[in-house]
Amino acid sequence: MKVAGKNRPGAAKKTTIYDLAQLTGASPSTVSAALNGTWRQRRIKESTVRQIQQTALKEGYRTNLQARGLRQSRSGLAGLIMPMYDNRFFASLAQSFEVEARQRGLCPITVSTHRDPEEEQRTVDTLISYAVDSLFVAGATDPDAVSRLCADAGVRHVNVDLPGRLAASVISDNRAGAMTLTEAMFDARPDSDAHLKGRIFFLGGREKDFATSERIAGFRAVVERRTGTCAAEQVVATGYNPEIVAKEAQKLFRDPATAPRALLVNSTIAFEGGLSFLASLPPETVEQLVVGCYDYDPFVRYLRFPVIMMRQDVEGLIREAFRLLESDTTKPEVVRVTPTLVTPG
Amino acid sequence: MKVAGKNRPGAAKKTTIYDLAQLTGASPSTVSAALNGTWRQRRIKESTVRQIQQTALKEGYRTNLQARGLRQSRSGLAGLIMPMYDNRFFASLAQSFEVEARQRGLCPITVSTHRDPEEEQRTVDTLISYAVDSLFVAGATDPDAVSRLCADAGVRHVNVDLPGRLAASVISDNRAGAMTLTEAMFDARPDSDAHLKGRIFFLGGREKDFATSERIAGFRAVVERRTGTCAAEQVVATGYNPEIVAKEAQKLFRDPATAPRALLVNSTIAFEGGLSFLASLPPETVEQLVVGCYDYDPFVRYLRFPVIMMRQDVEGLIREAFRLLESDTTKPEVVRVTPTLVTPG
DNA sequence: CCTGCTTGCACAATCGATAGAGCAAAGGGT
DNA sequence: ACCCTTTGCTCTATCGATTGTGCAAGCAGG
Repeated sequence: MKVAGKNRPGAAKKTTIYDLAQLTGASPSTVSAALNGTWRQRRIKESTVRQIQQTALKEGYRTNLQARGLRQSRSGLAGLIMPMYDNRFFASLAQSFEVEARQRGLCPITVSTHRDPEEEQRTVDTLISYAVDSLFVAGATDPDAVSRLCADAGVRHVNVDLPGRLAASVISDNRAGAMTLTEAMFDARPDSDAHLKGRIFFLGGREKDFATSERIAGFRAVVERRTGTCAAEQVVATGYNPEIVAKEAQKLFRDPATAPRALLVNSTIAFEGGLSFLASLPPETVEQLVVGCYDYDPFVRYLRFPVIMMRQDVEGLIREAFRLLESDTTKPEVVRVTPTLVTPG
Repeated sequence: MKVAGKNRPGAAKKTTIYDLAQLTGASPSTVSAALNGTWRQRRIKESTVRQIQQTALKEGYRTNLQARGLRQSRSGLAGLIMPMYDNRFFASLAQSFEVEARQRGLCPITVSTHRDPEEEQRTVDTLISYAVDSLFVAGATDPDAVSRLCADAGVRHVNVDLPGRLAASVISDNRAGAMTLTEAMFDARPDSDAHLKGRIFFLGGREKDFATSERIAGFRAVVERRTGTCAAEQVVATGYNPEIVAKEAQKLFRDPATAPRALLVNSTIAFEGGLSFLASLPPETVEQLVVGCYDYDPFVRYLRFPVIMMRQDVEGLIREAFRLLESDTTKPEVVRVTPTLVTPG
């Protein structure tokens, strides 16, 4: 008993509502209503509907969503754009996004932009051309440019992870997170706070990048409170590139008298760089070191040395993002979601 | 000088070819031709074209791709479905896919299915309804079911990573990869092969899963050749679930007399499970152990102990997949791409 | 001047579904 | 029997772009 179409050979002619209308003797509009759920308000008899639905099933009918989308000038698509996939944070983000989007009957589609501003604009442009119903903009290089494009096309959107001034944003509470993480690093050893005076460092990221600057602020606040001061040299924010980060880490450890006793690495990407250097240090040096990482990766739990991590609440971010989108507030409010500390062991 | 639309407030009325026709005094069909590149074959004067293009730019015109798609019954979309995002292999796959798709002027969209057969069918169904031009099916739970759906709708598709019988497939050469990895594990220590007799194990995955069965075959072949035999107990394929894998690992190490001296873990997902157990072993035990992992993750390089990894050639897989798709061969041939060994240090 | 070709466009049908409006038949009340 | 409401549909315009066909003007050749 076949139920799903005719398994035709090559270019199958697709069944349309007009075909079904012929087969059932109903009109196309009745068929349409029977299949898209509006039949009740259009006062179609239930028995008619059932008959149409059965025929549709038998014929392997599939709604042409482009046609529907054209007519309704919506598409049922929810877009997520992110810089890249292969990073636990963004990967999880995509994962959560899909779950939430599906729950709302939307078809989630994810596209990455490789941190390339032009690619970003082009991608947004394309998605708008496909009439996405909503757009989630994660870690954009230029959120406001994206917002302008969306506003122009009347597409609802939210910024995630990186705030913009033109649309609502959901971000991790980076400052609070950095404070918690820094505190945890101080508390990781029984030593007095003075032990880390001038010897606790922040490594990775760009100061002009919003998230990083917040994290640095949090780091500074705690370091100043607990050691009385935080020198400029204690913050090394020369980007995410693993190789550069590795070089910077090396510099820090050059002079044993001032070498770090605690190191907060910003993001797992930078951490990859820091690691390649830390791995080259003598074990006893590393053992003395307190390491923190602002981001989460399951494998980091099992490194040669313990690492305190901040895990961003990805589900929370996405949930809030959908909430903001649905509560059509136009004002560009910023919602902060608290990340959680992951202590080793 | 604004060039990109009017920045209208809320629901912007979108510019269409009819608007441009009005503005330029040309007919809609001329406008269409001028903008989609067919103007030469439609013998439209170049000056007319330029004028239309300028007006389009000024008005912030954007082709409605749903309308175009409806008319042409294509969409310009290339779909990739995968089980999940947060795994280095699939994440890289998505990354490479996007690059290749964009090079071909397609809009890449990626959707994950959570290894849920129903979700998988629904997703494919939806993508077909959006008239995707081609579909890349990575690690499907039921590739042939997907193939049937696609064939029915006349959608070109390729299987990636997991072969099917109804469509062309590109997969890693799992057997050869497993052989290389197993050999490398034997060669990792100066001990004679006899040292690993009965003491080298394969852990993780499902035997009925095609990739795993190939890997097991490769593993067996090498183990038999080098130790003369490979007992059934040396292969523990009880799934990917990290917790179960951890339990199985624990069992293996219960009796010191038969405990593994070499352990090949299948996939990083299973590896996460294995790790949580290995981390609990005394360091000296782990130091004696040769560990291999069929998959790649950058952090695994920096674990407490060295791990030999197989890295799948993701770019190669995707490139071949596109090639197969474009060389419209209908026969379900299987192309194997060789993975590369990543040795520690 | 007439025929025939080329140039440069316009017309109108089409893709498939949706939704406002309309209309006949059935049912209900008086 | 008459009017009004409800039921159950059908008709038709529409979304925006593409594309086969048609057609007038311009030009060349005879």
